Amino acid sequence: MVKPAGDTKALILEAALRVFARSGTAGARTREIAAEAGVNNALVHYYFGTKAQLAEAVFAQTIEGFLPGVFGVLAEPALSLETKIREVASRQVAFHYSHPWLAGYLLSEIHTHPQVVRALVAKTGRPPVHVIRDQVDQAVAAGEIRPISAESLIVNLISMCVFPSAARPLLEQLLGGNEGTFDVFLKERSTHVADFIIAALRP
Amino acid sequence: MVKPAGDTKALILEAALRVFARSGTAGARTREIAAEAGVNNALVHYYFGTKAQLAEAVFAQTIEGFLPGVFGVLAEPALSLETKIREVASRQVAFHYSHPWLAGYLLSEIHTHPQVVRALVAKTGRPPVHVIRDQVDQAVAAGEIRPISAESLIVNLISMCVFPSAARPLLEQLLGGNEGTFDVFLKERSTHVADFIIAALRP
DNA sequence: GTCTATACTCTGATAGAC
DNA sequence: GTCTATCAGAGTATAGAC
Repeated sequence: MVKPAGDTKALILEAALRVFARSGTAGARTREIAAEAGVNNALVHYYFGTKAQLAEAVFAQTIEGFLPGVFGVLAEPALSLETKIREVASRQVAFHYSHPWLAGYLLSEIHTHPQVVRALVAKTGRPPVHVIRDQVDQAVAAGEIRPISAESLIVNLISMCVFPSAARPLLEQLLGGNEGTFDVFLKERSTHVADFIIAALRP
Repeated sequence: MVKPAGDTKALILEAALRVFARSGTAGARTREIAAEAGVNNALVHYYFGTKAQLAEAVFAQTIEGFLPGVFGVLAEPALSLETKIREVASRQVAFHYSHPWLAGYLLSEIHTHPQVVRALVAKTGRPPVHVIRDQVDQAVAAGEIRPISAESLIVNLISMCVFPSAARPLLEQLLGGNEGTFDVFLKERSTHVADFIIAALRP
């Protein structure tokens, strides 16, 4: 039982993500994807039709793999603002740390195929901005934090978590340091980002 | 005087940036670049040799177009930390606001061609991290700000300025809002990001 | 479902006239 | 320096056997 039957499609999908991520959708070759998956060239088209359709499937699956989780945390009524910030930061940093190429790939797809983004958001739904807004407003009214818009808070949080991974090859060079220095930097980001935001919100 | 002599090379370079930015290097076609520049197909190769060399020239020119400015501000000995933060935020936000496609393009190139990044950083030089570190350390010792590493401060600043532009097509959809809402959001970012960081640094 | 062989298009690159 | 014409190769996609 070298290849469990029925796994071919999944094999291709996983291989496609790796290849797309490192070469970009346009730069990737369907032959390379087939080779990486260990299957015949023709099977890529048998299962996914065209390269563009395969690319869409990969992109959609990837986004759906982490956006709903973030939205879920933000929407959770029982969690405090601080807990949410720490939880999202922790998840995002860990996720992009373990998939170093993903952020760059997603950002390039996002701006090359905006139509796909639109369709995807229609399916995935939007972040619970109003929940955060209510929570922020209450905390502001209670004098617990400085005023800030829910949108800015969310964008600041995501920016600081995702950007360092997306720009890693450049930042690594710019900041210098030895082998592994940037790894440590990224790992410490989770708590640093959360602490930084909490500090910024103090009244 | 429809076409000033000697401008052909520059025309191609400008057109190439636009085409590369919207299609990615791999997705762009040399014919399309020639058309966009209004010149003959063969001239692209006459002036730049291969597509890869053209791509490198475009990438290098773009990075060199704004990194040195940022480094210059950060290195300036006469400026306070707060002034530097406000100045960099202002410049970065304005720059990426007026070149909406650039951030996404650069990030995708960065992770598709890390070797080019290395060569470029060797030429451009590195940000004056030590200057910021000294400035931070002094301010911390004087009790003016909370402790933070120079690297984190710089990365936080750049992240919050650049990421929203890089992820614009996605954020625009996720945050909803009418036509133009996101434009306003981006324009206000400059002062918001600076204020946010200054607030986070309060002791 | 999987394979081989192949068709056909797109596109980077050049040769050579002007 | 600029143009036309064209080639050579790469790469997506499919037809059809097994």
